[in-house]
Amino acid sequence: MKKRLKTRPTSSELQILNMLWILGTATVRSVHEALPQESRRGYTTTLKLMQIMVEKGFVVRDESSRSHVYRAVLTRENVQGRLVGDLMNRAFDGSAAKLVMKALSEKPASAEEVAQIRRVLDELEGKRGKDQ
Amino acid sequence: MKKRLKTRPTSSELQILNMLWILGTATVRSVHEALPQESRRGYTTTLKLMQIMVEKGFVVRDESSRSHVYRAVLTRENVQGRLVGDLMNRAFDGSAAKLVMKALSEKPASAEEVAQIRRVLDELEGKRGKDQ
DNA sequence: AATTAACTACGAAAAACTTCGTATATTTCT
DNA sequence: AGAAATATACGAAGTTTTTCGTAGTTAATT
Repeated sequence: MKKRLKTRPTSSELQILNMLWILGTATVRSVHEALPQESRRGYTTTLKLMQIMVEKGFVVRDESSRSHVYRAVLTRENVQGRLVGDLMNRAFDGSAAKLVMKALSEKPASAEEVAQIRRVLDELEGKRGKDQ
Repeated sequence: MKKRLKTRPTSSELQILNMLWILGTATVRSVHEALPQESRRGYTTTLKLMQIMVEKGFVVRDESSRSHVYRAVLTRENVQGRLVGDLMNRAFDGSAAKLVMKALSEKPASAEEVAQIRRVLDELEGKRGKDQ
């Protein structure tokens, strides 16, 4: 048996993880049906993907009932962090600020969101004032 | 001949584009040698990748001298936008704010950068006030 | 002039990812 | 019970990406 070990999910895998994070625990069937129509493939494709994700350690499954029940191992926040960190390094010289500004220009945030971001920035400065 | 047409560069392609954006125009040799040691493969690997990128339309080349001279077609800003937009959709429900906050938590920005981000937010709100 | 170095072209292997069909087993329905 | 529906396992084809070797050509060096 080949050992698949990756740190980051592929696009297809991420789609499935997105469903699992919403559903909590889920069977292949329920994940499959939760997928958006346009990107949904055959049932066995979803199955296979989820089996591979078990091998990769992205999900675990409970095999005690006939329909196995899957669950994501990593939190969404964790994976989001890896992905955004990866993009930061690959395309933005490792600069969060550059990435952030580009993101905002791609799709402007709403008024509330802007306020929320400002709070995050405030905190960042607060911390800096204290221990740096 | 198969027509390769993509909108987003792969990881390896992005590495090369990163060099081209720095160098402006460059030969395969100069790109190859500019690549960081640890990710550098054989010379013909770099060559092949750059040839494929011509097919995909990511770069153009001047063949008038023996050593062809390559140049990126898209600006770095353009590609950055696509990539960050893509990640936003695939992993952050299309929300710039969520992505932004996760980016900042992954790698905090410096004081200067925070100020810069604030200015961007100010502008965002300015625009909103006016035409919306 | 002959050898060596440096280029491009290109086939193709290797690896990773995506997709599906078929075999087989279990459960459910009539 | 027999048929139909629903599961998993898994091989394998189809794609895309990555990597490199070899052939052939041109330039540079001895």
